[in-house]
Amino acid sequence: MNDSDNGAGHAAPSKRKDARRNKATLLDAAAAVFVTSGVEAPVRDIAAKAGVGLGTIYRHFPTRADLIIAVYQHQVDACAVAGPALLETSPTPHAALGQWINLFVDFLVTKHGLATVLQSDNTGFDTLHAYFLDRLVPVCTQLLDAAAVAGEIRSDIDAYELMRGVGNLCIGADSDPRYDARRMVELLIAGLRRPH
Amino acid sequence: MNDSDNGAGHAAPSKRKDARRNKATLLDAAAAVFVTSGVEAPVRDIAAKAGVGLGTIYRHFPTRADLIIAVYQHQVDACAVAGPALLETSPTPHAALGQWINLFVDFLVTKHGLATVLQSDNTGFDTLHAYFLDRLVPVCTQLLDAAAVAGEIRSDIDAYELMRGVGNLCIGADSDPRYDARRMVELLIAGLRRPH
DNA sequence: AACGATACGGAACGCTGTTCCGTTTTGGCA
DNA sequence: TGCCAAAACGGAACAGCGTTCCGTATCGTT
Repeated sequence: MNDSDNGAGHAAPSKRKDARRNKATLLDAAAAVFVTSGVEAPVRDIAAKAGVGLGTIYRHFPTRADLIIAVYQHQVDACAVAGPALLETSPTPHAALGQWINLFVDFLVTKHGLATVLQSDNTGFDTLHAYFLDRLVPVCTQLLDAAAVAGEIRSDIDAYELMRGVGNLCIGADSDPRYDARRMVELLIAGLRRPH
Repeated sequence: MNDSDNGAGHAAPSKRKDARRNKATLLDAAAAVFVTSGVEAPVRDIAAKAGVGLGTIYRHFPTRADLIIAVYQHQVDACAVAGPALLETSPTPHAALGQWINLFVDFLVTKHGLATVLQSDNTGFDTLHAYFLDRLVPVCTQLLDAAAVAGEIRSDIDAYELMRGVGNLCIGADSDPRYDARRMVELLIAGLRRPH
């Protein structure tokens, strides 16, 4: 879907050699900075870490959100793919749903501040918001439907709403030892169960 | 506990007349701006609305968080007071807990962006965070304990954690018609119930 | 080797919250 | 009443953010 980038071998020349090299460097630098300083790290820090000017960063990634997307794209896709797989390997749809949500929560909690920036209503993060939603909501819907059909959970829950709720619960999960987002999400999922 | 301020009549002179007048004007202006533009409105907007300089705002309220606290103090206190009252008038502790949480959620959802800024880990909002916690966590603990003793809910839930979770769920509740924070909180509270 | 297209670096812009200080207002005291 | 230090005011200035813009350097093709 994107230019540049390839699994192995030689492929997909965007345009110029140095441009491709810089994009890769930028992605590595961003990933490194995100780990140490969180996703809210200043763009300048990433540019510095990559040894690159600000202009370069903004040519490759029109907004900071696009950079974040690029860095985590693979992991989001992996999460999306895991959904149907869990549905087949799990004993019940509800178990699959639970495990999949855990996957999602682990992902969010692991990246400092990702959940925060994800729910931020500041303009400019629309694309980030949208990417996560486009990729994951369909999967969640599938899991939710399966569990509803099996009669395990209430059937009046919207996948978008649930994902948003789970995402919200993950905000500030790091940087506060007293708050365990996983437990709260567990509670939320427990609340999903059909009343008897 | 504060200077200025009084219920009725003449009282509690902070120091100078104009100072007290400006503080009141500022509180009114802030409340008005918060309603129209949300709690994240720029300090300058509030200063302009009050017809006051930036210095004045920062003398009365050392940080923006302090201004927010001052504006909503009464309502937070009212919420805190409502806890014990509900415990007496409700049929069961669990019902009281549910109603009290509803009160809290209504409060958060009503003020645009309050929940967001409340969970923000940006330095400078520590005082805001702390005020809400100091005031409401004890109340929530009381309700939680009562419900746990009555055997209605799990007893391994911490009040701080629950409040934080509820607060998180309220983020972005306005500005997104597809997301109903109240319903998610309802789910969370349902998940609290003792299994079987 | 030369040259047009492409990409680069970083100064500059507009927006935040906050600080600082010269100026104005106030209210007790001669 | 008039004076004047103390208190409060206003807003320019600072630091830090994301983003834009453009002169300059590099690339790869002719």
